[in-house]
Amino acid sequence: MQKEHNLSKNQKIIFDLIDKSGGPMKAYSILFNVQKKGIKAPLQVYRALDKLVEIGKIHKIESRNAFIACQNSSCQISKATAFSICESCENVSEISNSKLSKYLSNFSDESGMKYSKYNLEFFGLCKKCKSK
Amino acid sequence: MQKEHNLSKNQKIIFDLIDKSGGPMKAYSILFNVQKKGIKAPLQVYRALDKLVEIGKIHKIESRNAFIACQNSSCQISKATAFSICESCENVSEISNSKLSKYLSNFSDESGMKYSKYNLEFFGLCKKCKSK
DNA sequence: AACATTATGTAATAATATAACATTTAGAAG
DNA sequence: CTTCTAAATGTTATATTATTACATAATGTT
Ligand SMILES: [Zn+2]
Ligand SMILES: [Zn+2]
Ligand SMILES: [Zn+2]
Ligand SMILES: [Zn+2]
Repeated sequence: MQKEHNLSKNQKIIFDLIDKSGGPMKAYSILFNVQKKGIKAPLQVYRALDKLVEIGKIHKIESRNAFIACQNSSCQISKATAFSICESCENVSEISNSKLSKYLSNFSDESGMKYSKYNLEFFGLCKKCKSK
Repeated sequence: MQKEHNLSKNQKIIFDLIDKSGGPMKAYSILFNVQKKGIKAPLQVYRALDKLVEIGKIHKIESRNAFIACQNSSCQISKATAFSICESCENVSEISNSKLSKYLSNFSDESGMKYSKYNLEFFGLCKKCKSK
């Protein structure tokens, strides 16, 4: 069962925007879109984004400096994330594959380092773009 | 056998700097360090970095906006990269594990998308930092 | 009510990265 | 060696992404 986080006003505005967009959004594009709702400064956006990432409602796509709503209901915390990214249309989707996540969560090498978190980004062409 | 790329003057200066540093370096720190060698503008650095990434001599650590020399001689092209990152001391090392790379290179899901590239970043505490 | 924690507002600035344009260098082809 | 082309360089300006610093307000706990 997922803990309910009561989002604050700004967090809710920003989460709803990202969630409705259905794809990754960049911070300044978010800012532009929420200015009519009274959020005027970059910092207000980044603070909400930080919190939303922390509680796992959104994830950051590192290679794109963009943020996407979590598409995986079992993903309480952004500790183990995997995405597929189309290099042509920039479509992004979260990969939810239990074998993969099990494999990576249990991964360890000879360095003696125990990993508590990972982020994986796959790149390629999506179905649509491949058939063009 | 790895194709020898003849690095240009700027590419060589910048690769040597990153390689000797032994860790990840950020673009503007690189710029600062090579100004005595005549490289004066960000763009000169970014162009060399782009090329070095393209030919696999360095990789970008996306979550850190930093660049590290390839530590894996068999890694001609930056198509399949994995790193371990200490969240305390920020030490980064390239993971070269054939099982892992085989697993990820062959990974496919039900989306019908075939992946040509991936980047994986593991986070945790390194041995040193764990024992503190 | 008192206190601590979290969130907000605002301005300024830092850090990261690219656009546009002119010129030069290095290879390949004839 | 000359012509052509692709790659690399130099330079200025600017765009994009993110944080510091400081003041205030809202929320939750004891
Ligand atoms: Zn998720
Ligand atoms: Zn696509
Ligand atoms: Zn490598
Ligand atoms: Zn460490």
